[in-house]
Amino acid sequence: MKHFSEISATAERVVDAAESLIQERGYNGFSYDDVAKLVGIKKPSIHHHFATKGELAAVVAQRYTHRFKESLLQIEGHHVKAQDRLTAYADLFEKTFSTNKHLCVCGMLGAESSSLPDLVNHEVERFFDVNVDWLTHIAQDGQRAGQLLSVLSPEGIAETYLSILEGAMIVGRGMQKGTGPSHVASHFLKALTIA
Amino acid sequence: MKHFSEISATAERVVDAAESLIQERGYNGFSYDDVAKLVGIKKPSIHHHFATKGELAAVVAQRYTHRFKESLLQIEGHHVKAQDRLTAYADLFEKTFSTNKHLCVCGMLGAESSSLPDLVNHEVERFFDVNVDWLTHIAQDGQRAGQLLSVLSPEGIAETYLSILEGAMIVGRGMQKGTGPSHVASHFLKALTIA
DNA sequence: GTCTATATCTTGATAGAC
DNA sequence: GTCTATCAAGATATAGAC
Repeated sequence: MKHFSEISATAERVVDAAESLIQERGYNGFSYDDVAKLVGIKKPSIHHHFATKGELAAVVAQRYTHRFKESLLQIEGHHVKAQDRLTAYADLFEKTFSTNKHLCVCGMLGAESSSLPDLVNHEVERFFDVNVDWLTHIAQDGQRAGQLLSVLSPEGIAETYLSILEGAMIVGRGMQKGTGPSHVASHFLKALTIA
Repeated sequence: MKHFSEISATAERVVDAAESLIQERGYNGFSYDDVAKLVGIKKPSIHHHFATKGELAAVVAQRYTHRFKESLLQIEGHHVKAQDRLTAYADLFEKTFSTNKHLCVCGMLGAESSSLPDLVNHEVERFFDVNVDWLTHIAQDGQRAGQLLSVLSPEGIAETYLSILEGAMIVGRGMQKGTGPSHVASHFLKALTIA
């Protein structure tokens, strides 16, 4: 498949538009014409850059995961304590959500997975694997350093924390008084922190 | 709007089919024809029972919330300890998810909320309000009885627990080795339980 | 690389017979 | 209540000129 780093400037604007539309309406909620209008070109020109909708969505997810990995590295470079790292991680989701209640690209696509091409589902799975692995690693370090309670396994912390963040965005969309991913995640972090 | 308790036997089968389709593919992922095929009648007959797709989805969510409330009452009648009640609550989500990775109706609709009629969004919001209120009440009782740690507020426990369950279904769909809502929720419960 | 034009299909919804 | 027939709109995708 195409790699996001090898595409033209226009194709990148197509990916930008598609990413935003997926975060707002989901894969089944946007069309090539929506993308075309956002980019300012005609529908068939989108097909020139991405032959199928599935391929376009796959590249969106691919780039999204890549950028996430960059952010994870940055967090490790800027923070040492597990709590600070996990808080900064939650801020990634909060920043996304604060833009018009945008969802995580792969949270949205994960929900829609049963009607997605395999190509897309594969990229979504990679995103979740990357995140669970990183969170597990961070939790393990934090426990070894005596910063996090060891009542849960590192894997347990990882899957719980990720689920909270993805879920809080859904719930926050569904209800008016939803408080957002960062706030909800802070509850869990509090329960895991040594007094 | 129509109330689910006042509809005919055929209309109920329509709601059954629509519910299942929403849980599998979402609002934007199914059509009147899909419903018609599941029920075994033709597309215009669906319109006879529900004039618009929005109305159909709203009744699905309305009935779903009603049944959820019945389950919540049952849980209160069958379990006394907060942990047992919260575990039984998680089992509701687990049971849904164990059917072909079906999502919570209102979790799916919540994710899609930006492309849904107001009528539907209103019902989805009611679902979340009902759940957060009930969980808050259960957590409060559990803390007063000394069964749950008081490091988090009852409201904090409620929004965290609901987010975990909704999120775990999304994540469980997106990755192969996802462990399901019940398992993930048990981690959080463990962290909240007095040793 | 972008365009006009078009093919083909599916969508939600309506009209009107039975 | 269900059907056949149909509509107008929108979907993904392709052909071919510029």
